[in-house]
Amino acid sequence: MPDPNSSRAAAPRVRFAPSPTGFLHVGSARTFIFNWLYARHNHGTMVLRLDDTDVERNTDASVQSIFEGLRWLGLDWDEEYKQSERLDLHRRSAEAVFAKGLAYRDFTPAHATDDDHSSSQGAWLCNPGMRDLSREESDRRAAAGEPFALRYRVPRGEHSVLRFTDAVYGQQTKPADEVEDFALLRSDGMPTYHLASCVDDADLRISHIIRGQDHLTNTFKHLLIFEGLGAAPPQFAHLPLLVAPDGAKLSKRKHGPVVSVTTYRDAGFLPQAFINFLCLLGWSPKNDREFMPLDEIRELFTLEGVNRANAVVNFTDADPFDPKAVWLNAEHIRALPVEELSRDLEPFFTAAGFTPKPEKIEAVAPLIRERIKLLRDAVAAADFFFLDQLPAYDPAELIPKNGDASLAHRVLETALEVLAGTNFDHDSLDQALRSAATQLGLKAGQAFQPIRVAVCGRKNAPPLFETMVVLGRDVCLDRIRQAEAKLAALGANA
RNA sequence: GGCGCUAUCGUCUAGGGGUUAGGACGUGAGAUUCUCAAUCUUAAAACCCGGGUUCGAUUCCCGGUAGCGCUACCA
Repeated sequence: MPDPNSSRAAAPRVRFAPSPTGFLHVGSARTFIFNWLYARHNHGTMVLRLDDTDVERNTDASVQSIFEGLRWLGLDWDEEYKQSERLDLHRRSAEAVFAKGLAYRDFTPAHATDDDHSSSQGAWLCNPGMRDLSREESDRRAAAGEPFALRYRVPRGEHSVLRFTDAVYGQQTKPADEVEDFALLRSDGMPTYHLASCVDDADLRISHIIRGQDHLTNTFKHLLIFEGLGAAPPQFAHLPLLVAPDGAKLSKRKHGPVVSVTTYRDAGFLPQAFINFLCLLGWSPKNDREFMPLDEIRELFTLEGVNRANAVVNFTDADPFDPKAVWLNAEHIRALPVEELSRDLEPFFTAAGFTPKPEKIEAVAPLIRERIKLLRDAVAAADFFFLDQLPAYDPAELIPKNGDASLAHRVLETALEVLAGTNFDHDSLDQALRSAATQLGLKAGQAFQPIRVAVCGRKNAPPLFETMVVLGRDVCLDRIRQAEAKLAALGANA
């Protein structure tokens, strides 16, 4: 018999138990993260258990997708189980409950009661006649091969009250009389979610069940199962749900890929940013900290910081990502050492058809890190560094404000001369180009625009000198000459 | 229908019997800068409604309303 005091002090064992019926979605990811944080904060054990008892809906692809998502998050776990490999235990446990008289066979054909027995008046509690079937008749019909579901015999008329203290929602009570005789075994002999989940939680000695609030009312059934199993119930902590802007629970069917973890990954979220964002949905460190590295989150994480109201993930049709998630991602990108950022950027460049050398990416990364919010933005922000030939651009952009084509031409001519004889380092370029601007009687901004557009192919780009250093003299001179040609063509057409 | 949970700026949240109700994202304005970003300053923006308790409620209690969840031989 475990001593409640010592078990409180013992290292917690938590589990994440997804059912593989689709891709890993953000709500599940957050549940995983909260479990992980609790385990790691308290030096406990993290268990991953695939709740795959619903053979109809489980797919291999889904299992792969879940692992893929979890691997990307980069959070580890200590033990791994598959519910489908534990069916014997589930059935034996069901039999034990039945042997104690805490369950009974229900021979009502499946789906015979699933009309709207609940919508009329009051809740459905059990199928007539079945609960009170004599043991002899029950045995006889079972022996005759008649299919049955095994139902829990919920205490009736004893005024017994089920109660537990949720770490988030506090004291919860419910009269047993209001709980229906839920199924433990389906008529095909497969365990239901409730049974399998509780049997495994008991067997794996899970100490804290941290899961979505949609299970809050199911917990009373689970309490009954634990009791039937002769096991002490674990601590419960229910998490507020993640909902869409319309208030509806995030769903794969209704909201599509925006709820899939891989969508964030593919767009170029950093896992630590994604985790940071998800943590702030339904939990607060209560010290006004928002941008936090994983270590700090783990340090600060407690169940007391979890709140009770559902949290909206603020996406729209136009923008699938919550602006705060995007901002956090930008913050994390800026916090990354250049080498790491470069490594993270590489696959995005590759996917776009560029094959820059690592050194080149490391040279470019510092120039774009403050200009991108998602890793994939880097492709558009830095393409001109990797392209042999600049994409077509409007030659009119070469002409600075308050200037004309001939002014632009003069600037480019001067730049050509100056650059031919200047060292390609930041300070030399700075000095040379600024004094050239002064000689032309132009402000820096005016003088640099034609050069920037010539060299980058657009008006908005990273700082000019750094950019030119990375590009190198040959490329710069070549692109400026091409710009002059465009300018000439523009003049000829006019 | 029954049962349950929840309710602070547009969103995420802090707070709590007496506060200028705090922070962040986003939005507006300005500063800075070679453009864009980044950065800095700044503005607008909230306690669901009604009763109670109280000298005083946004905070505590009750009711309403709304949203969500559960009410399956899904998980």
